[in-house]
Amino acid sequence: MPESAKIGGNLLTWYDAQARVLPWRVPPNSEQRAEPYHVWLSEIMLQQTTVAAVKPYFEAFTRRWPDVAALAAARDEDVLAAWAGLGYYARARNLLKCARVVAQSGFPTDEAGLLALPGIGPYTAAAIAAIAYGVPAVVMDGNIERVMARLFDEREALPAVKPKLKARAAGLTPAKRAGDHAQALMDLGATICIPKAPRCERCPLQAHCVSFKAGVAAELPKRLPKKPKPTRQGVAYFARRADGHVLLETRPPKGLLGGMLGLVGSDWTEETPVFDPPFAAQWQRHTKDITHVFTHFNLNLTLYVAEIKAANPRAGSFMPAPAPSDLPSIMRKAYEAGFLICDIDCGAKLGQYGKNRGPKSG
DNA sequence: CAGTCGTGGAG
DNA sequence: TCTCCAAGACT
Repeated sequence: MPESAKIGGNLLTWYDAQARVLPWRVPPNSEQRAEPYHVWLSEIMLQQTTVAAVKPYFEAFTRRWPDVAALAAARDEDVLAAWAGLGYYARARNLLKCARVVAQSGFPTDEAGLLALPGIGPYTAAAIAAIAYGVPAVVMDGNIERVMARLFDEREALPAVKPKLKARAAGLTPAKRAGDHAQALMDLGATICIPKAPRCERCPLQAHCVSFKAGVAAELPKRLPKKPKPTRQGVAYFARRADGHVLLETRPPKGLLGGMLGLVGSDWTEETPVFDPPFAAQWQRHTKDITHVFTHFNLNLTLYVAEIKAANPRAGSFMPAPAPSDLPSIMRKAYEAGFLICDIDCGAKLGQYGKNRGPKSG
């Protein structure tokens, strides 16, 4: 028996006993196949996002939109509000685009067809093909890259070494149970072959692991040094009208937080922004600036607050107050701070918020 | 290829 | 407090 078959066998045996129970997953080696809609939705949500963060969103989405036709028929703003807090909002925009294609023709069952859909790249296409349709696709994500780098002691740095790692993974991919195989590798990477301090004592592949033998597993995979993260500054304006309406805008459909609700404010730059409110009023400066960490910059946001009877803003519009959970996290921070400054306990009494956007808990 | 694009949990 | 980084896609 070739080495690759032994590795695959050990892996599936381990998975049959140790597979994580997840809402979008069927038990290993089971007769039933996972719903393509559930596989697709979970895979999109899981892009660069932890399982723990995804779970409640997956439950909420599938409860509210039980199938792809229901999602395709949803209003854009409802889906974006439901996605708020999960990050990488282009995923939600592409999710809708994709749903509206798939609702007509159904999900493609092959990798190439899936790859052609919005928001589905090489990883997700392979994962859906393998998990939902049993296609022996070579699934490559961050977990599997790490497992391959360690198993075969590949010491060149990412991302240059990726093709080599994919070739290694291809050599392990079985013709049968391809979905279980891919999920087994990801579970192994998430629970045993973790980035720091890998639990090699409990690894079903230890006997085959070249980097373990060499004592360097924890140092792999190598990565290129990362660039320093700049700090940007910005100004945001929270305005509450006497009737309870608040000033918000829908951000431009592309770019940072594209399509999401947010406070009106300046651009975020490394230069100090000027105070330039959307209308003249008694603006009160928030004493404590709001900080937030994005992937490629830190943000320091200065919040100004005004309570007014009426105003004609140059940007955004007054609307019934949405639930804070309808806003992306940085905007939710500023929004909740605005209410607090207005001396309103917005955390405990969701009743203050309008019902127009179907407030979630939080 | 390298930059853009969020967020929060873990150590 | 700080660093790392998670089931990546798109330009």
